[in-house]
Amino acid sequence: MESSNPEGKKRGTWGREEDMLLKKCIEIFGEGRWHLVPLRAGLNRCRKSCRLRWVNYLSPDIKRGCFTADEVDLLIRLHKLLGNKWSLIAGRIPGRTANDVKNFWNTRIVKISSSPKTSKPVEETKIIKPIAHKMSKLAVSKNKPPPPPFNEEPQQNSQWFSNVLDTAGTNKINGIQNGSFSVGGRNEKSYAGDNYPTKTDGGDGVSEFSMGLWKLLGFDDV
DNA sequence: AATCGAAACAACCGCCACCCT
DNA sequence: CAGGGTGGCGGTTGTTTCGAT
Repeated sequence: MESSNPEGKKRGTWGREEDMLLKKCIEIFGEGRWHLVPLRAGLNRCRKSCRLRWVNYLSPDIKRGCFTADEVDLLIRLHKLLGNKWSLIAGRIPGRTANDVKNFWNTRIVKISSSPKTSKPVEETKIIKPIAHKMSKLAVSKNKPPPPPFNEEPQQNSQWFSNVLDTAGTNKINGIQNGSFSVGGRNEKSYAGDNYPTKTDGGDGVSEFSMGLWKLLGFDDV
């Protein structure tokens, strides 16, 4: 059923025509300036609706289909670490959106973990909430790195390397070579420009944060 | 084939933080 | 420093699809 909000903006499911207009608009003007998008695209939708549709559905970077076992494993680890910080979690699972991750968690994982067969005693876990986008935005805008809580370098031949890099040194998650372990997807931009936590970005302090993140994810001999 | 409930997916809402003036 | 505008997030609700009966 089609409806509209009090401002007369259309709501509900997007149609093919609307998708096309939005896509075209983003291709021409790029992402951002969402308040201008409805006008530019000729859409009777609110800015939030346009942004959400692009971010969660139309963006070419989005990976559709079932979560792989690796992704599920990573999701569980990240959730254990970060709690319901869906955007942060999605940022570490390339091609997945915060909405995807959230939906997946709420519809599958919660169910699995609450089923009597598979449920394990709930461990007391300390949820770390770095509020990374805030932190890193500050780091970028004020040219000041966030406090680097961790600083160990991964050892060659460690479990971490075998989990993240293949024998040729290619990152199994993002396909980047030369030992880079940036696992950031398109959401990276939201947090700190294009290079938030990467090993190779060097010098801005956030790479150490990433090291600690991976360590906390259970790659113990990092 | 029809109906119903559950599961999965898509979209909206309210809030908050940041940026700019 | 204050206030308005904007972007982005998490929670929640609505809609669609699927499977069982």
